Amino acid sequence: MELATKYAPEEVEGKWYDYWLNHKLFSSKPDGREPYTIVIPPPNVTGVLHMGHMLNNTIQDILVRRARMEGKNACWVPGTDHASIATEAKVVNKLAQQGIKKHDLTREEFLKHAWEWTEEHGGIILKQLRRLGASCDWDRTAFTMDETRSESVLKVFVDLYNKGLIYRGLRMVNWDPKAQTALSNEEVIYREEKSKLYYLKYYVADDNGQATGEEGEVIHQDARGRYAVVATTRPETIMGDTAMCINPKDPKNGWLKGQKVIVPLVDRAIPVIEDRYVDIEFGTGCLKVTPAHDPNDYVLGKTHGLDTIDIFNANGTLSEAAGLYVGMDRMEVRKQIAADLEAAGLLEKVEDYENKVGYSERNADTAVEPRLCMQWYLSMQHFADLALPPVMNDELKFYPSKYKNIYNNWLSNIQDWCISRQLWWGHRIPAYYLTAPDAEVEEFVVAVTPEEALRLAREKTGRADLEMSDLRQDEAALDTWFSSWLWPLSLFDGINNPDSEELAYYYPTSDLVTAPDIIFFWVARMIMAGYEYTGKMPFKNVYFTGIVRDKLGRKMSKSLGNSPDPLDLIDQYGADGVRMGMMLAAPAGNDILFDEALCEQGRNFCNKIWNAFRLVQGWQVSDELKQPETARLATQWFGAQLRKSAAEMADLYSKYRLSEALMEVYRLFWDEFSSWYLEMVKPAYQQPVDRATYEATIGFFNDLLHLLHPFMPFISEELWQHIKERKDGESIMVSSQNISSPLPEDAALIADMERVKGVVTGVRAARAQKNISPREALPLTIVGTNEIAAYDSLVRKMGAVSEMLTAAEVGGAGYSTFLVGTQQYALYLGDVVDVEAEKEAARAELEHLRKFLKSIQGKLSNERFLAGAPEAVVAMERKKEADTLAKIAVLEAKL
RNA sequence: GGGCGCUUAGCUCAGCUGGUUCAGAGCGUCUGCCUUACAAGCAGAGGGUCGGCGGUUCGAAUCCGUCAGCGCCCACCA
Repeated sequence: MELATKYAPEEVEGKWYDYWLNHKLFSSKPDGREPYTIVIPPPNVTGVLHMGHMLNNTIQDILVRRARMEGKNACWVPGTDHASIATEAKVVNKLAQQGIKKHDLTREEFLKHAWEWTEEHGGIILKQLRRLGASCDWDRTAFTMDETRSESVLKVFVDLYNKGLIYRGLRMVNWDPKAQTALSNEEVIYREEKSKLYYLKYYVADDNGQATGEEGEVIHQDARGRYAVVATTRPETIMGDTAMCINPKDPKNGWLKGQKVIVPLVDRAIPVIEDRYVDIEFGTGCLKVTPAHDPNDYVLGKTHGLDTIDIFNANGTLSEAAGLYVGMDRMEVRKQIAADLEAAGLLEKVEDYENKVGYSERNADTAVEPRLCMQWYLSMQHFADLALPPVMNDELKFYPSKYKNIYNNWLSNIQDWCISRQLWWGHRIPAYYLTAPDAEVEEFVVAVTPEEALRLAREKTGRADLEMSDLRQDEAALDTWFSSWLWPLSLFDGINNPDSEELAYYYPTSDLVTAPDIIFFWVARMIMAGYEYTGKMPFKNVYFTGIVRDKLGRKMSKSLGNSPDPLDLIDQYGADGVRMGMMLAAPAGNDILFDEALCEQGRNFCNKIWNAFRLVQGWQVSDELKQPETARLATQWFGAQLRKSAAEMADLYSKYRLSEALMEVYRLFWDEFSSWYLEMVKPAYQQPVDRATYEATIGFFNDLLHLLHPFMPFISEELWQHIKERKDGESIMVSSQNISSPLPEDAALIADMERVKGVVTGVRAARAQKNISPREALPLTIVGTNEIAAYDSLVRKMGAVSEMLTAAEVGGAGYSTFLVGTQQYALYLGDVVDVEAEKEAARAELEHLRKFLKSIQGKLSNERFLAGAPEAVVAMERKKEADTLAKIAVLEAKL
């Protein structure tokens, strides 16, 4: 069959992906083989594929395909995440476009819209992954909110509640005023921001106007009386002030002790309290205390028994309690109040200031508001104690290991996890109240089903007449991560059915591939859940990918427009080309600087492979022909080279150095196989090749395709199918390969061939320098004994050498000489050789060698070196000395 | 404010417990080639005193200290 001169991925990829699916080659069922399991980090159900997914899933597919080819029972489980807050935000936006407000709908109505949206947009991302070649067992596709997973979540909630690890608490939480929900600490991202520090005047109440104080005290006074100055970044919160605080040891503010001050604009008197928490050096040393709106102030308020005035509504506007600016947004109020304070003469000054402001991870433009409210929490110390040791002692390995430190740091300072969200899209908390919504003392039961809840409630109250309608289920949903932390368990139904065959077979899973930014959100918590529910780790190894950046090192983002569409890239370069482009840039753990040029390199490599195959496939095979010596030597050598590279790749795989493994096979194919081996065995134009060489070459090609397949699944399958007629259902994916371990004689073979290559390169370089056509055959003279005479036929073929001569020495004009090791070679090139230039080059080389010799001899004459260095090192130095002396002798003879 | 990591050719990176012929790879660069597998290619070449300084050692890109620059994680200074 004629093959086009260029590889056309679009004609190949869909065909083989369907073939793989139709023959169920990705599917896995427990059997007697060793399992190899990966659970996918579930992408957001309504998300679309971005470059981060490309990287992540390429790596997973490489690992899975490699394991499958090794004969393991490979199982890659795909699925999606309901992404509570992100998906709900999308649905809310969509409804808003139709003029519908979320809270005009009932919970049920809203959820109907959300499910519709999910069905419409859901799973697109999984379809897109197929374009990449992802060999997931699609029959296992799961969703964090499907029946099995939901049941698992509720069971775990009830179980942990019954164990006393889940509790309800009134705390200061991170509140997202846009989504109107609580967030966990991990969902808040702090950003350095330019802001202002406002200095406000708090006049002393009932002031007698005495401008006196102790020695050294600073007292502010004007016509209206004495006042204290408070520096704040949040003047809009003054309506919630219930105290001013000074440090008891602060001399300059001592005069304020026991006084009351008036909150500016508000005209409310508040006490001055003393607490060592206040930093004397910061601002004026006076702190306004707003217990409802700052975590530190909340603590102060508790300690000092202060009132709490909550001046904000859930959506970030000011509430009735504020008294002023009611209904205005907090950010607007900040501007307005600054102006009003200024106008009222209550603003002393404003300074530029840099501080960190917390933002919601999912609503990047919404500043988080600390808010006091009742939420559900999970006690984390117990889980930290379970999850820390196995990682620190490397039972469960992190690649790269630097993430152990970060993990350690987080777990050692663990805080309880706020797991409730004021959202509808998610798993509704299975708590059922018997009391009114804002009862002082809550009474509730926790159960997986309403029926069970009712039973418990009757039991608890002793009232057999309680009805379902007397119970009111908690309105909140659970944090998305409260379902994803069960993923490796729930995918094998390990929560509902702990004795399942699936769990026993696939769990613990093998490798987890994920981005480092979810190490706390997800990785750590899966480890916790894994140990809690099985006593075993959820996965043996974690491979942390880097973050995909553009070639200038910037994060890829929509607003910068620097993120290419993965599907466009695949259209342009082919899936294999893009996979290779990703991997070339991706050493484990380093951020990857993505450059489309790398995909181009990948595409070019596909083309190289394609054309190498075209060459071999086009050969006429003759059974009469005897194998030429060149081909015999070449096949011997390449076998050795192949074994060496395969062993090297195995080692790199074991260290998760996938980009290096790819580079190894890239060089093996391009340099060793194409540039050297194929040129060595290639018959003359339109001449047939002998059977033995042909078979060996096809064998090598087969082996190379196997090495390539995990990285480039499509082209390797296509060519493997071309090698010979295959039965329906056969695939390179599950075919056997037989590259053995390196043999004892391989090293010498490879070393010999390196010398041969050196000679050939020397001949070619001499020609190139002198502008002599590479086709013009020339005689080559070897000075002294030819140590690699066995390979002369190859030197002749590869270097276009007409004859090989030996001579005791070569002198005189017309010769261009070069050294390979300590052996000198000479090409007679006639007039084009500039004798003086040759001599000059030799002199420069000699100078180098003499310096080098001096340093070696320096070592060898050093008593302490001879005494201290290992014998092998000393022997090496002596060999270096001898070789250098030999080279020097050769060069000196030339002058 | 704590903790961690990085700094090796123009770019992106290897270089593991210090010693294997004056430091390696890929890409890019330069020179010459449309040589019937491949110009998405072939052949060849150039390119680094391993961030600065100091120390340990017979010997340091590799270990220690220090300075400088970059990056990441954590932390309630308004």
